Amino acid sequence: MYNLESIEQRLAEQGYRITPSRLAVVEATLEHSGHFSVDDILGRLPGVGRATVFRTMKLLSQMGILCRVLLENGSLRYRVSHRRDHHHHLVCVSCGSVEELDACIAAGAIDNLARSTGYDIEGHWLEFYGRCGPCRSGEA
Amino acid sequence: MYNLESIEQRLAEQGYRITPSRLAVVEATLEHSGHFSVDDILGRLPGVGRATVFRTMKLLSQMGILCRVLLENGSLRYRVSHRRDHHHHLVCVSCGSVEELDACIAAGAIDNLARSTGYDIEGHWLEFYGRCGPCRSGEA
DNA sequence: ATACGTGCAAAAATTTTGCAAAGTA
DNA sequence: TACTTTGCAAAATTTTTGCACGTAT
Repeated sequence: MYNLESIEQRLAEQGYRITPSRLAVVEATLEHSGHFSVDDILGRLPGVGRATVFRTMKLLSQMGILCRVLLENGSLRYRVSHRRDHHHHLVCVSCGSVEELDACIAAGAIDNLARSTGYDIEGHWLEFYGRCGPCRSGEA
Repeated sequence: MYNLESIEQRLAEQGYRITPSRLAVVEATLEHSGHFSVDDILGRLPGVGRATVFRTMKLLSQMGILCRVLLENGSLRYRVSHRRDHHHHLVCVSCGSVEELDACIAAGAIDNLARSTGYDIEGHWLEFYGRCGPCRSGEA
């Protein structure tokens, strides 16, 4: 799990400066257990400029600290990612929490798919949607 | 496969009027073998207003004639869909053509996933990306 | 001193909305 | 006639860009 310090360290390792704005954005993202939009972060940081939030979130994404989550309606959100390798998400449509799934169920099917379609398959995007245990029991 | 007439008929069946603008939008979408954006359609129809194109494409989506395709970079496109039931896409990153895949490889994994996560899984989004046969052979 | 990073404001890009005018049944 | 649809323009979103000013090395 990330904390402020470990991210500071990674920024430094990769030659990026550690600045108050960046730390503020990082802190704000770490407060979210699920997914969030750029606007969610912006709203929590009145002193930080729009552009800085966009730039910082792009930077964190490139570093693998954030990753994008596709919602069912097609809009894109971010989430703090604890896995740098290939993974998928299971998003709770009720509370917005996100599970990271290590097993890639698409991997096994790709060879067959390549054979039957004649495509060379280079990638895929997969998200699952549902209700988490707490949300299921908390509601009638 | 759709043609202009079959879509006219479905519009009529569902109580929508058949108008020149709508037919123009339908024709423009049918010309695309792969995916396209609202702007692609707008650009081909100088006489038709922005709002009308947006409204018509939303309407066609609700009717199941168009469906949305997620590109690797996260942007959403449309495509003419010939399957009204659950399916996925295999998108050629080179020429933009799209195969519709009838087999849902996610289906088998969902029970296991539900058991291991405690989620009630209600849906998923899956897109594949690759290069189609013609694009593979046409390029060095 | 030199590079990098920031905030602001303006610009772009994308989608939605209000409404009077036009079209359709 | 009564209702739907259109085009336009304005508004609302969302993201990017330019740039002068600040900050770290």
